[in-house]
Amino acid sequence: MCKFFLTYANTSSYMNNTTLKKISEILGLSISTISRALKNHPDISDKTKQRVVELAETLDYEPNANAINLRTSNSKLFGLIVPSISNWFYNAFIASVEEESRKNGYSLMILQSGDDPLIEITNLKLCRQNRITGLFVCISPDTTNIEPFLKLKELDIPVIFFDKVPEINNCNKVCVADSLSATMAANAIVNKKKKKVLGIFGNPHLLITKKRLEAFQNTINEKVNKIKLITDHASSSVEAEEIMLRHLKEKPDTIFCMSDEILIGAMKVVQQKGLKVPQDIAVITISNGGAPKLYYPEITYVETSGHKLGKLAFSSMMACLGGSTFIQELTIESLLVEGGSL
Amino acid sequence: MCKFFLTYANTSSYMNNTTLKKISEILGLSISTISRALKNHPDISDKTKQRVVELAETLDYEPNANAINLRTSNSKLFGLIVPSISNWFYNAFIASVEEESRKNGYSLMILQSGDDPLIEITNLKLCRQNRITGLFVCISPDTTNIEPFLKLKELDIPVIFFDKVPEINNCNKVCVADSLSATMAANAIVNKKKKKVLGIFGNPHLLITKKRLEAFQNTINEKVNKIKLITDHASSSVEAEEIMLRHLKEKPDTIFCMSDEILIGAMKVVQQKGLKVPQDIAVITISNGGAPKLYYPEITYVETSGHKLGKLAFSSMMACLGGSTFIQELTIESLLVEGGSL
DNA sequence: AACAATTTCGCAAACGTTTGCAGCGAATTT
DNA sequence: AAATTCGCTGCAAACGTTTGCGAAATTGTT
Repeated sequence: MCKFFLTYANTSSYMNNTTLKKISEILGLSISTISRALKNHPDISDKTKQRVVELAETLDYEPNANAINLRTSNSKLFGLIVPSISNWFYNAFIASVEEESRKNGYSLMILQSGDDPLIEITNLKLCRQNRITGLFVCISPDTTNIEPFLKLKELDIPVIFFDKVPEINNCNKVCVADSLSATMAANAIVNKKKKKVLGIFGNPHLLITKKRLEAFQNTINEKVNKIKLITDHASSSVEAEEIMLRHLKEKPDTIFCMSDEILIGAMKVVQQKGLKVPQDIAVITISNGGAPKLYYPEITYVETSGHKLGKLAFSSMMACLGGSTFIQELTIESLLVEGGSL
Repeated sequence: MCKFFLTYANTSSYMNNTTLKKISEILGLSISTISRALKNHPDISDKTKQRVVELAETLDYEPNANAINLRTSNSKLFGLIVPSISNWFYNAFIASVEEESRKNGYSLMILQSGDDPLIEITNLKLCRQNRITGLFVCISPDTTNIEPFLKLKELDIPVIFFDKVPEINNCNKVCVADSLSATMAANAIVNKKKKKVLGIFGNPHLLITKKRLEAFQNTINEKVNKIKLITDHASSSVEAEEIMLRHLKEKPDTIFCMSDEILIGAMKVVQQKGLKVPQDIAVITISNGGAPKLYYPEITYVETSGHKLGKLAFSSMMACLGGSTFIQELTIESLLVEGGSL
């Protein structure tokens, strides 16, 4: 045995990875015995187990995930495709899914598409090549063809769409309550007896924008005490800034922002003009909670929690893996978080 | 052939993944021929190639990455371990590394440790089990034992430490210019003839804090026109807020923030007190560029670019893979970006 | 027509694991 | 003493690829 050990010590610079075979040769046992010993199989005696585990540790054995996946065809790996990880909401979502995955013995392959449908497809291929067990995906705004994603279902790979979901029906989706959260924000404004609201919304051809705009408008307009509502669209923080500057002449008493990005643009103008919040102008937004806390007073917001959405997406995934063929379209509830801005 | 095709079409619900073997049986060719045809090997005739590629496409063939990695023992996969992805700087770093990786045919396994050394070790194991080709790692503040990371080098797996790097010498590191960037900020302050500076620094036992504090102090103090310097430490945004409030009585004319987190805390107090920047108080920070753009006027900052650091880390990685055994400790240059806050 | 050269392809081993099955020695039962 | 059990371990196939080598089929050369 000592001889064997020396031999392997010498060749360690060439064969740099410990394998079951290597351990088996040193110990004079078969590969299968080593494999079973390491996973505490009842067939193997305690003496043997101890010897094996000990050597495995000193040799710093790490099982080869590729071999295991190949053999068992169960990768215990989820794919997660997102337009960008540089985003508070997605950050929270990812952290949440990752935590759950880790706790349940899965790992996570995070891929970002940079809003490029081509990269998105590349990422999808990568997921398939790595034989993922399931996929979480938030499609980019420019993605028109979701066929490739649906194809995974034929391969028995569950797909959970989150946040930006396709408009078709036969797929699992988890979303924030787009309409409801806008309604809640509108109600908060109404309750505060505001008179003139500037609502800044996002890219007008996104589904999320349409939903929020419609719900917001309806809620504001259904009130008897007529509130004047000005709406406009901004696709970026800078555009939101311009819109704020343009509409400030009309003296709104309240600003509603559909997203963090828009809030940030709007708040730059608030600072620039030296406006007091909420005395000169009230502000309310829809957010995961990161951006509103940047300001003083903290901005009142309707929370759409990436963290909660992650939990929901994960449990939906587990349900699919558990054999549920029930297609679900889930929504997390929203919550009004009071800052001092309204 | 038609018979074969039907057979496979029927069993498609069971055997849900196309393999080389499947294609070979349908086409009546050997597995090796299929393999070669798909990678455009010169041994295979154009006719055959065409037939193979065509069928592979209709059958939606995707190579099994696990099998390939097992066979070739070249995973073309980098690991990236970071305390948290919820961070502008790391976001930029990751995006940069990911882009380069994709362009060079590598994929990236992103893992976050949540500043927990135990999860960090778990993540490291995951990387090893997946037989990564190389590792980018930013150690968490509480990590004391970097042995496990260094062990990778014995396995011929390059390790590039970035941002938070260990203090030992025999490892590859890429960093932002901690001392230099603090010096640049200090010089900018001196040039503006400021008289009384409040410097808010991070967690005092982090190397980065020590370096920045020392450089900042030295630069401020070496000037003949004595500048009064107050320094304090904050480990979070909220602490920075408290410190600001506490020291505001001493009427500093300038605030220096060591990081985004601290800037955000400080700026909340600026907003709270209705201070005009830069008239009432000047502000300068060190940042990747995200946070300074949240405010009006935009905050003047010394840029430490996550994007550039990513590029540097990647090229350092490629150098290692290219066979360079030269241990390098690289630093990206900083850059003063003028906002209107100083 | 015979031979060489070239094109085209298949065989089989290997990568590192898991796992059903069988083997074997010893202890217990009949 | 033979048969049965039980505890421990090994054999061998399989997962899906890649690739060196050899063989067959085709072409070109005399």
